[in-house]
Amino acid sequence: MSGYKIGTLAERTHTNTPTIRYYEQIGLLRRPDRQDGNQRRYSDEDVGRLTFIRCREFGFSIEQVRTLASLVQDRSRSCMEARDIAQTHLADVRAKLRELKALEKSIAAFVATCDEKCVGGPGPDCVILDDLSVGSPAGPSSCCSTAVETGRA
Amino acid sequence: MSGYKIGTLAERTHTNTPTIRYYEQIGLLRRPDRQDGNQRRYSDEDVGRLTFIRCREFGFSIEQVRTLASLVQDRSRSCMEARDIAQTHLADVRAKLRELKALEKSIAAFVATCDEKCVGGPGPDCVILDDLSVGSPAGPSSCCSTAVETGRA
DNA sequence: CTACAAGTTAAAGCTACTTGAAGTTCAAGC
DNA sequence: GCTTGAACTTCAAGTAGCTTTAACTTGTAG
Repeated sequence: MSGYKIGTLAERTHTNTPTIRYYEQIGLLRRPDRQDGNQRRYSDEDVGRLTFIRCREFGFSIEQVRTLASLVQDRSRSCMEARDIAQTHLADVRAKLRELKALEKSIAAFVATCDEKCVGGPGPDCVILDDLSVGSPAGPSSCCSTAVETGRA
Repeated sequence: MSGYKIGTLAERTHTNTPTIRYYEQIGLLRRPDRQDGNQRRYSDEDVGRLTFIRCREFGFSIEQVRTLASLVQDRSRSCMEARDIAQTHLADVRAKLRELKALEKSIAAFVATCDEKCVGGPGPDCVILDDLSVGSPAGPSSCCSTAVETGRA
């Protein structure tokens, strides 16, 4: 009678039902009570917990989330530990952000070059494809070659 | 005698050797000639091709790279097709960039809140952990709850 | 000639889920 | 009470894009 079915929990937390069962399986969610017909029944606590777990969507790994969640449960450990995890993750996010910005720049440049040089010209004389091409290890100059230098290192 | 060994190719393209063999297996790289002792021998062309394939590092999927690579090989198709793939990918990258920025903001906020409110205070009274906590579906206000609203939708 | 580094294959492992098959239960309408 | 169809159940396999392992062979320096 009381409590949510798995579908309702899924809806409220924007999670797929198989994912919920998967989280239970790997021990990220507790095993919920079962109804007469063996169906899972969830409480508001579960909604809270699962909402928290959805931190994953923001790039925390399952293991990080597991740690964060255990910190929440085990108050004897410092909340500064949670801070540190977040701090580390913040650094990762910022690094990724930088890479992605470089990537954006080089793809945009590639598209721009295409627009300039290939205007309606499908043919075999396309400069861009030459630049991209396989057989020019001497000194290719656009797209990926550029991107490699811009984005990495 | 002539040509590079797999290790050399790996070095020149910043790829792991198993990855090269994997690419060969899935048909992204051609099967190279073999030396007497059955070892793979690569040419400069392979260096070029693999360098190109490393576009993957910039978020293109294997399938996208496969298409791009086939465009390079089959000149009868338009280079505008390559442009379009890049264009689509650019949109994806920009979307990801926005999400990531929102995420950065909320994690930074979380860390800042920790620094303010938990200064050296490990104990069970930590406010942050309450906010993060499982049992507060009423209206949690920091970290992931914030992140969920900021980053999504 | 003896090490040992680097190559070979095939198969399994990884993360974080998603998908499929095959069957059961619930809720509504008649 | 019965039927229908959505939603639930379990277990197993599939997905991407590699990485890792095992067990073996080949190449090269001293």
